[in-house]
Amino acid sequence: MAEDASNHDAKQRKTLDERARMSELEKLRHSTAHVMATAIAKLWPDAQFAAGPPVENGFYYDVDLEHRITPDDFEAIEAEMTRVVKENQVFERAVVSRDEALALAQSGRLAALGERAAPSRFKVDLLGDIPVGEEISLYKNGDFWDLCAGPHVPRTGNCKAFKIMNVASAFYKGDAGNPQLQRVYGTAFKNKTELAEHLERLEEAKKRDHRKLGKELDLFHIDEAVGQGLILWKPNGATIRQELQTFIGEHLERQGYSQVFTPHIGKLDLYRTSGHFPYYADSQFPPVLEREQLKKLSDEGCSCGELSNRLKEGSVEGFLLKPMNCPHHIKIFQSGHHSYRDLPIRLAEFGTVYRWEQSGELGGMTRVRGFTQDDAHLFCTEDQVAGEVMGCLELVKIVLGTLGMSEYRVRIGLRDPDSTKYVGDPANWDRAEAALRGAARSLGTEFTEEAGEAAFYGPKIDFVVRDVIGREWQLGTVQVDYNLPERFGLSYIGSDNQPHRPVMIHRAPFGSMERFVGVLIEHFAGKFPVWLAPEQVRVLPISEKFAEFADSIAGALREARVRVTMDASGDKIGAKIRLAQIDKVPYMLVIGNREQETQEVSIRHRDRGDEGSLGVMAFRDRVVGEIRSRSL
RNA sequence: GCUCUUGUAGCUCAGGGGUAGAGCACUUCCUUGGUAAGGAAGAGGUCACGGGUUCAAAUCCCGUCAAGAGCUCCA
Repeated sequence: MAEDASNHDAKQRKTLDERARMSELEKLRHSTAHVMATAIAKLWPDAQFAAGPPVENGFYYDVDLEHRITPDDFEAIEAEMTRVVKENQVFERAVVSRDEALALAQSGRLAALGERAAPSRFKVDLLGDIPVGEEISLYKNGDFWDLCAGPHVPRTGNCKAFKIMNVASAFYKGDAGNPQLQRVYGTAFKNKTELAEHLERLEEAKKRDHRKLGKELDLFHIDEAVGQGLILWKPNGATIRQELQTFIGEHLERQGYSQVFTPHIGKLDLYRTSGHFPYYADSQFPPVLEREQLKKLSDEGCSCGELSNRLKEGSVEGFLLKPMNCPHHIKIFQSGHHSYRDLPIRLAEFGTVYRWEQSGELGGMTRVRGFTQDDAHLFCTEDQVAGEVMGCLELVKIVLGTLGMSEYRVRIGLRDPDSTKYVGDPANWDRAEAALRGAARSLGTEFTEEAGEAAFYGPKIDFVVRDVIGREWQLGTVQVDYNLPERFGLSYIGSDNQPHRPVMIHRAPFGSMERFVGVLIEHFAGKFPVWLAPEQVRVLPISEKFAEFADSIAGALREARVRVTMDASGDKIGAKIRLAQIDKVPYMLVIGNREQETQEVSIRHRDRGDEGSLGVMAFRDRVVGEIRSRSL
């Protein structure tokens, strides 16, 4: 698991050639990072700067500083930056020898406004990372000199639209063994208008954050008393999840899957066989011991460390909350003999798994400790692998297509050749990787190949989407596995009457229901299509006089299995509409005297507004049609 | 797990060493109104939890738990 540091650096470090290709906006942001460093150095001369690159939506500069920078300081920093910008200092490039650079760094002159008692220690270190023979350059704006390969905009006056966004912590060079620095994030644009637009977009993004909408729309709840990262699905959220499960269930039937149910725990030995325990013990909930065992151990005065050792070596038995569903499904497969004529066998289950994610990683529904995979395991012959993988990819495409999710990327996760965390024969890995590559090609979508992204038992194809904050999440996944069949000694009888090893495919089109729904909430900004909306129609009588007619309409819709409610409050129609809009109900039916006389309903759609009127049954048929077709 | 920030009513938040405030939501009453807020009254909180300082703590300090941002991690 240990990461090769040099390899990591090689990935991080840009060549001078790559740097030269920096876009105008990146240059501007990089230069603004220098302006910010200038301001921070002015305010706190003891500041020690590390790296300050442009990033996707702005830039940051890492700084080590006695003073803790808080949002209260932003105003002062920005004021100082504005001063530097007004002075319109030239970004002056100076090529120096390694010795000159080192001398300046030693005298504290780099990333500083003047010489200092302490050396510019990160710059000294960074100098050591510059390959021999590569040109070493400084950039100077006013008195602020920094070790920097550039490039930069001509003058500080070009940095006229910027804002400091937030401050967080980061390990020096991204290594948890290194000291933590304060990372000050900012953003910069060509002009104030573009900056304002960007800030506006951020505000919009905040509004569709699934954590906020989850509360507003009563979709889910996380309770301290239950535990971190454990999702309580409220009725509205449960409806959405149920619809999704029914939806995929229909396709599973079509594709010849069998539905199974398995318990949430299994014996430790099961996971010793699969390789989950003790190898991944740190990312699992601790084992559950049998009562008798526990008593015996406590009588013996067994220490924690010793218990841990005995669990590892297997002299103490216990149960594990399942971190994956595969071992249970494998045991179902193994409970009978199988002929090649039976294959492929496809076992599907909405299986809930538990993983001990680090507390700092948890958030909303996208990273949790208990989640339900729309899991399935396909047991097939070597010849069937390609076709089955295609079928799985097809399913993922149907899911994403039905929901109108086109903003995703496809990634083939390959093993990292330098890592030892993978199980199995390299030859099997090669075959599996080739199979996936072939399937991805015929998918007709662009894909990337990434080393080190494989599962421990095999390579995979992932569908990755972004949330509103720009973070990437793996949703759908298809994995080819030659290794677990080996570990469990699976077999089927071939046409030659000899036992053969089946190949396993793990796949989950949604990934996990929690993460998927979290992303889906943001995708739709809470405005779910009718088939998914927890409340599909709300009947709004204009006054109590029409309650009876309104009730009969609701009844007719309910009869057709439309999720309908009636707002029987004493509010005026304007208020009722407002509430229904806030609840993002797709259809509102306004019912008053006119409707009662004509036996029609006045339709108002959440987004399209007033849509005129229609007979009750005609409206019913229209809504039912939309639901059936799962239209967007 | 680490660093910083935060935790006050169901929700959004104000306040702040002298034992609690607003708006929305909720309950009741008045109003019976045609496409995004009619009016009135009422109810609702050990100010996350546990310690400490103080005559006095929701407020200051320490710890715990939880949330947010980032880093590290992610079968």
